[in-house]
Amino acid sequence: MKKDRRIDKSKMALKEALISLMEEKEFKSITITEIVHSANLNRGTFYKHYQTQGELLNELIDDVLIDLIHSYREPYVKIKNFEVGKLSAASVKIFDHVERYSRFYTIIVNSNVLPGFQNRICQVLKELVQKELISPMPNPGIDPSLLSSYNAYALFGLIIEWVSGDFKFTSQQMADQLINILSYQTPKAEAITVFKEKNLH
Amino acid sequence: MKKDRRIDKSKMALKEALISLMEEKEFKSITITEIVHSANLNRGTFYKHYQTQGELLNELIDDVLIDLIHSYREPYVKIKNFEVGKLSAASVKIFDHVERYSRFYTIIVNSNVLPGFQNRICQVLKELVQKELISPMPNPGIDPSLLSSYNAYALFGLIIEWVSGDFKFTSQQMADQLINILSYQTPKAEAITVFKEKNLH
DNA sequence: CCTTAAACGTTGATTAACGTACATCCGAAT
DNA sequence: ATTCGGATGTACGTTAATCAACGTTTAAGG
Repeated sequence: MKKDRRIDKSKMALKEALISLMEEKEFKSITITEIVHSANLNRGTFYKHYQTQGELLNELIDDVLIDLIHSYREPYVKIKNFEVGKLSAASVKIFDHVERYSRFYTIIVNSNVLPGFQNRICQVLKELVQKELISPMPNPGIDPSLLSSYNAYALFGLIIEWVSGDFKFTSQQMADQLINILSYQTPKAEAITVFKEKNLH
Repeated sequence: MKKDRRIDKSKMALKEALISLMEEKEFKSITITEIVHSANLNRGTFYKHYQTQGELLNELIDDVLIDLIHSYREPYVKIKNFEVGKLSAASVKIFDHVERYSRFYTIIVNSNVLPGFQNRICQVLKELVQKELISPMPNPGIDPSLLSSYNAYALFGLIIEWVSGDFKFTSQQMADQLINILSYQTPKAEAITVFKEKNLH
């Protein structure tokens, strides 16, 4: 049985309205009346799906995180043969994701709402890095959990700077920058190559 | 009693879908299945409001013409005393209208569909010019009907060139161009000067 | 020719969204 | 302290849109 597309449309409209309103004013001051007016929906429609503004916001955040995870995993699911440089393909999907939700990320970065969101998204990034980028020959001197956290927050820092700078680069350029940073900072060039190749299955 | 906004939304989605499809292929080859898929609507919704693709297209054309008329009249409705100098304010609204429906006009211009539409829109323009721009002192040597037709098609030519050139100018620039053309082509410079000054007051 | 897939047009049952109304609640201005 | 306008939460009956399914028509290919 398929899902009723009316529900998706209404929810989308409500989230889009919330984003638009958050670009202009504090979340706390946004009323449900404003949201349904901006979404061009009846007030009862809001209460059919949510109780409060916060609930709507939470689902929006969930959407972002789910899309982030899907974006990260997308390159891995259909890769058959190995190609060097597929790390680029993987990371560019992340930046594509940020671009897709650019308005949301801009709100996050340029305001102090959602202080917990940054940690939350980094936690997701960390888990992704941990699961998908398991090193075949782990360095015995490095704790894997520390390493993935290190990489996750580093990537997040890249994103923050990109958003703050009002998306002056394309997502492809951002991916290239990431590759360059990784190459430059790692002393053993051949280790990088192995690292890249192993990522691809 | 207010109108049901679901109807408007569905019709809007269908028209938007039709425009998108007409940007890519011939109108004749567009199926209802494609339309409802692009509009993300159930196929029964289409048949609730229309019988054929042509009927949908006709209503879209009506929308454009109605918006054109409204755009043209908007500056006049709130003007109490009649001022000839409001031509600038009036004409910029026309170009705003074209910009609002830029995708539609681009389709019209860049394809051979709707050969009758150009005459139809010029007819509307002519009537508007005739009704709203009645000269206080008509030139006895000029037929009013001929004059309004002349002006209507001239304005349309301006629009065609604007659209063909991929909207290289702003609507305000287009309005200014129109004023300049009128000024240059009219022998009585002092009348024009008065004309212009009235616009700026 | 025949087959097959896609588009067509319609139907019936279900439900999400609608307009409207009402009784609160609350903050701000009087 | 009181008024008052806006927001809230809820409820009702109506209806547009939904999904699923159906038989038919059309057109392209074997």
